[in-house]
Amino acid sequence: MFSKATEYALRATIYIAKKSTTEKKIGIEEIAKAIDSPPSFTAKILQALTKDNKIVSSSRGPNGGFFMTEKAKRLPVRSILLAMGEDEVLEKCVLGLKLCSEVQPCPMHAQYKTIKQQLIKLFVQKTIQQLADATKDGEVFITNKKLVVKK
Amino acid sequence: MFSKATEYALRATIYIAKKSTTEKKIGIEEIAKAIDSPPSFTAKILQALTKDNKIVSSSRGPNGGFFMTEKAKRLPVRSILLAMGEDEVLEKCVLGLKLCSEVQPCPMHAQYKTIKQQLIKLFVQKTIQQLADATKDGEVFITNKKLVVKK
DNA sequence: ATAAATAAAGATATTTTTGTCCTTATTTAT
DNA sequence: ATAAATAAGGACAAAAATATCTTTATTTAT
Repeated sequence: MFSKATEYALRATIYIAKKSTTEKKIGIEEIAKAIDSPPSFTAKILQALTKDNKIVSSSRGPNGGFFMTEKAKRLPVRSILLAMGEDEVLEKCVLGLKLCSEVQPCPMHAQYKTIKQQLIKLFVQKTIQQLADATKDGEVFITNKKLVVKK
Repeated sequence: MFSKATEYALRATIYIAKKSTTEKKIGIEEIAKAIDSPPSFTAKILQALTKDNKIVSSSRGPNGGFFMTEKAKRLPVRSILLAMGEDEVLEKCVLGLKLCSEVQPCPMHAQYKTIKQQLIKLFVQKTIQQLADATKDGEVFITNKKLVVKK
């Protein structure tokens, strides 16, 4: 559905929202390890999300790293897609037709529309914070490492 | 959602299903023009769909071209995704986690699952024929050309 | 038999995506 | 002031996706 870059952006943001406060910042190494992504590439992506401090904030130097303000954590997940320039995925015609619309629908338009609406609703209603909180319970995960089941 | 290649595959297949019979074959130029796709690239894609005559059939020489058997037209749209090696899109984790599952769900898993199920259902239940038939009514389209509204 | 029309196959080119690495700027602690 | 730790920025590299072009094989009509 999304590009690798956007997948990393989503996972990284959730991780930062979960682990950071304005006081406590998280380094790129830790982030990349936690979400199983290439560190340098992930750094590039976070740079983009840090533009204008829109979603992620950062500071350099010792004890520097990435963090999110409480306000940013309350942003809808969709804002990550927008920042990554991949919001279009949620809107576009499943057959790739530029002019597909109510006026000139493709043969999948009517049925696909209802699914798209749910997708958009999901990304608009869920906040980054909500996803981060879910991982705190230890019942949902953003790692690729296999869980060790407790006896 | 899908790659360009798969979008062209879907549109081309629908067009061939609509226009061809075992008797009447359609050339690549006509197909590419109708669905607004690059002819050579589209030819490559149809070559893949023609493998083992699974979805599309073809014959060379004068009056040759692409066509579909009635049986092939009754295939689910999903079979095109499978032939294009892009069926995974319908199954995979929205955050790109390899191990995301009921056992180890990502924070979007539960909500995204129901949407995925509808997507899969849509692609499994709709046949190529049904989409082609819809375009015959002239109420749905697979072209990128702007409709001219009749007075 | 020959020529023409067509898809198949293969080689190549271009663009985009993904990824790495090196240098620079900034901040902090000493 | 200096050294160390960090992100930012830019140049580069590799891989994948998209696209084109040329040659070959097949079929049909004459």
